[in-house]
Parts: sequence; C-alpha cells; structure tokens
Amino acid sequence: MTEPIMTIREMCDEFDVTPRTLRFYEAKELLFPQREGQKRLYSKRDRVRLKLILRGKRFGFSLEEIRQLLDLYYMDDSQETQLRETYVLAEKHLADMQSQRAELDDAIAELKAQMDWGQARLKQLNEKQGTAKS
Amino acid sequence: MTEPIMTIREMCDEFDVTPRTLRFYEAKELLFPQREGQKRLYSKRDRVRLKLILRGKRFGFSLEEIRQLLDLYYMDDSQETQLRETYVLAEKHLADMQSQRAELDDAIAELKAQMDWGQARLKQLNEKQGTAKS
DNA sequence: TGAAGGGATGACGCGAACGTAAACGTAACG
DNA sequence: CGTTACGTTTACGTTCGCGTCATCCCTTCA
Repeated sequence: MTEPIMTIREMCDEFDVTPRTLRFYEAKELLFPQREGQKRLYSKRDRVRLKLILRGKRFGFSLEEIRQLLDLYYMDDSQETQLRETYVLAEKHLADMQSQRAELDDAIAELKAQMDWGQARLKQLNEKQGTAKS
Repeated sequence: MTEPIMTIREMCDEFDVTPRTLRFYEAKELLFPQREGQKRLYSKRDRVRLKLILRGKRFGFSLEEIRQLLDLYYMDDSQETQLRETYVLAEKHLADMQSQRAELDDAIAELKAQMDWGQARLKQLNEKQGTAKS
C-alpha cells in the first residue's frame, strides 16, 4: 500500500498535476496539507480530496462549487443544521449529475447515429472507387 | 412550429444566451447566420449547431474542439479524406463521452452512499432530540 | 565548504469565454 | 422630426485556472 504521508512531488506523480496546481488548490482552500517546517505533507485525507477535486473538474464543476461539495465527503459529527445544509447541497449535486448523465446518453446515441451515417457514406465512396479501378 | 428564421434576440430567449455570446461564436466560426443588411438572421441550421455547441460545453469540451466536431453533424458529400478525418475525430469524441459516462456512474454511486450515511446520522440526531424532549 | 537538489513564496503572464461600455446605424412610432 | 427600440462594431475589462519566472531557504553529500 502507498505511504500514508506524501511529499508534493509524490502527489504530483500520482495524480499527474503540477506543484503549482496543488499550491493553487491550497490557496483556494480545497486542500490543507500539514507542514513539516516549510514543507507540505499530504495525508490520505488530502489524496481523497484531490481525487474528488479532479473528478469534479472532469464533470464541469468550478473549483468554488467543488470546494463547497468537498465537505460532503467528510461529513463528521457536525451540527445538525450544518449537516442538513450539506445534505440539501448534495441532493442538488446528485440531481445535476443525473441529468448530466441523461444528456450524455442522448448525446452518445446521436453521435453514434451520425457515425453510422458517415460510415455508410465512406463505404459508398469506396465502392465507387473500387468499380472505377476494376 | 417555431419560425424558420429568427433574430438574435429570439435566439437569445430560446437558448438562454446573450447576444454577445452569439456574436462571439460567430467570430470563432461556430455559427454562420445570414445577413439582412446589417442584421443577423438565424436559420434552423444555426439552431441545430447552437444546440450542439451548448451540449458540447456542458460536457466540458472547448469551443475549438466543438468547432471541429460540428462538421460531423453536417457532413455533406465532402472529400473522402475530410470525411475520414472527421470520422476518426468522432471516434475519439465518442470514447471520451463513454468514459465520462462510466466515471459519472461511479461518482453518482459514491455520492448516494455518502448521502445514505448522512441521512442515517440525521435520523440518529432526531431520535436523540425526540427522546430528550419526551 | 560549497554546490546541487527539492521545496516555498511572491508576482506577473496568459488563453478561454465571454461582459461591458461607447459610438453608430436605422426603422418605426407618435 | 425627434426619440425609442433594437441591432452593429470596436475595444477594453474580467474571471478562472493555472504557467512561468525570480528569489530565497534548507538539506544533503562529495
């Protein structure tokens, strides 16, 4: 299993990001690595958060949206109101992802149809050339 | 059915974008409205393209990527090489969307699990308060 | 001891995707 | 004939998400 604590460079290698990016996320309060003197040290918690950050980006969420959602995945025994608000936010997030999934399915189906059409056209072109040459 | 030809404002209302955005897309060669004197007039073709543009954005593609893909949906009887290149591009696009779909499924499942956990915590809190008050 | 390597901290830069303001055209309405 | 509404062009401004120096600070190792 991987080390419980990693340097910034190890993080960069594992997640394929630059040091600049990690420091940037920290400045934006999405990550909170511990310090050993000056140096940043990333724990498993940081790795989980970074994974979620990159996933969020992939789905088109802004860093600010992601920041708010991150608490979702580290819900501790906080106040009920806090927990409740987080839950509501999660519901919206879920709804958004589900609708995005539906749209994605549509888009995939449409694209496939277009590609079938294109393939048919290519086949037609090949046949024409084939007969012309023979 | 909606008018075959629309002004810039009608387009904005229908697709919830600003005039600036439509002109910007035109400058980037994603849209090609006809002109009546100075005024832009948008045909059904433009509406189809705009819909695809917005969809592409939703899935995290850049305007430049989208521009290249748009030809897919209006493949005419162009050169074979052109058609073939477009087809290859489409395959990549499709692969990307499919992997995005898979990731999205994972993310949805994880989020649901987290929400179940949160809901259990909330229930627990309510019960405590309930017994305390009774 | 000094030179190299890894990390930290500003600070400025940059491309994408528009926002916004200024200045102009023109068509219709009272 | 003025003004109101809608559209156009030009151009500079803005936010996001980092990239890219320049400079500094330890640590280590020959």
